[in-house]
Amino acid sequence: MSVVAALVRSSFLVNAVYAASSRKYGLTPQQGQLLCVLMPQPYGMSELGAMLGLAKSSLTGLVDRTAQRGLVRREPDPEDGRAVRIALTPEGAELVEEFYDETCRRVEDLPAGLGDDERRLLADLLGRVVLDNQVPVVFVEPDEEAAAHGR
Amino acid sequence: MSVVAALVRSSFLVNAVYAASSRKYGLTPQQGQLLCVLMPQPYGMSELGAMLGLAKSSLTGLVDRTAQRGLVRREPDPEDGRAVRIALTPEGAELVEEFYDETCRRVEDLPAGLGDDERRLLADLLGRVVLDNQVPVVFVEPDEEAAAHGR
DNA sequence: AAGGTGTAGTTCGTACTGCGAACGTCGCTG
DNA sequence: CAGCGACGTTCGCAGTACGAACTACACCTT
Repeated sequence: MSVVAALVRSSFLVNAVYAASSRKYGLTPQQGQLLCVLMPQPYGMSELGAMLGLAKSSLTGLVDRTAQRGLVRREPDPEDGRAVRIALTPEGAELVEEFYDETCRRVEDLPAGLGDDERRLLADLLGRVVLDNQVPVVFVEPDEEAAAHGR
Repeated sequence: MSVVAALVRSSFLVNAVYAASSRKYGLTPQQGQLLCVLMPQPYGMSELGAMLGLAKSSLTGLVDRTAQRGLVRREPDPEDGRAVRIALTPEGAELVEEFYDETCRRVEDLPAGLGDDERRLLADLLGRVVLDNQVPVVFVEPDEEAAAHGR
């Protein structure tokens, strides 16, 4: 299989898994992604837009709906009167932890046909592609999730 | 980087590239995907639903909009009076060829930081994940596109 | 201090996505 | 030929995403 087809089709696969996992927790994939991004720390709307690749106006709606479900909160930025910081509420933090874990389990299972060495190799190669292309941290490392939860 | 984070983040990256490529040709990502699936041959609505992972009702709308743009056509199935075959129109075939090529070029560039051997390795590992998980052919191999075009 | 410029977010209107439920139509089987 | 099941469509609804226009505040220049 060509690199291109492999990348596109695996992306399709991961998306489907992500969507299924979201659905299990009553989230849309976008809301799930928003929550995941916010796991390490709060962000401003502009930062979120840049990370998620969304227009400002798209983000307003997404945050509105997620806030309406009580998962996220708009906090005034202490240093900038115009700005806002989007943070997880306690309920949001709790939910995203379950969602995140579930998603990890499901994605972890995708390369079940690969041996341990091969998985490490895949992680390394794909990780370099991610880093080379400066992909935003839309999904944190498992250990960081534990750290975020710990504090 | 963990396998999970690498898979999720690379998926995010590929999606963004796919969306940008679609946009360049005035397509939504979903319409682009529909056209790509139809490149090798026409399919019925049910088959498309299974391949794209969409509910029947979602597909009706997608096909409606894509047909309205003159890119696909509903043909009656000669063997089944209820069924319909969705096929590319000549304009659709022309457009998808450009879109497909553009997308290939862009995705091809993503692993630019990898050597030839590493790219082959990545393609092999990721290809196995795709095959093991029976991911539908939402994106054909480059040579198949040439073949489809040739006939 | 005053005014201009730019940034942060929101609002609004529009097109598209995706789902489930309910429905008509046709094929197949008993 | 009656009825069951598969093929698609319609409808209503919630969500996604964008650009343009707008408000409010920050910062810089004068």
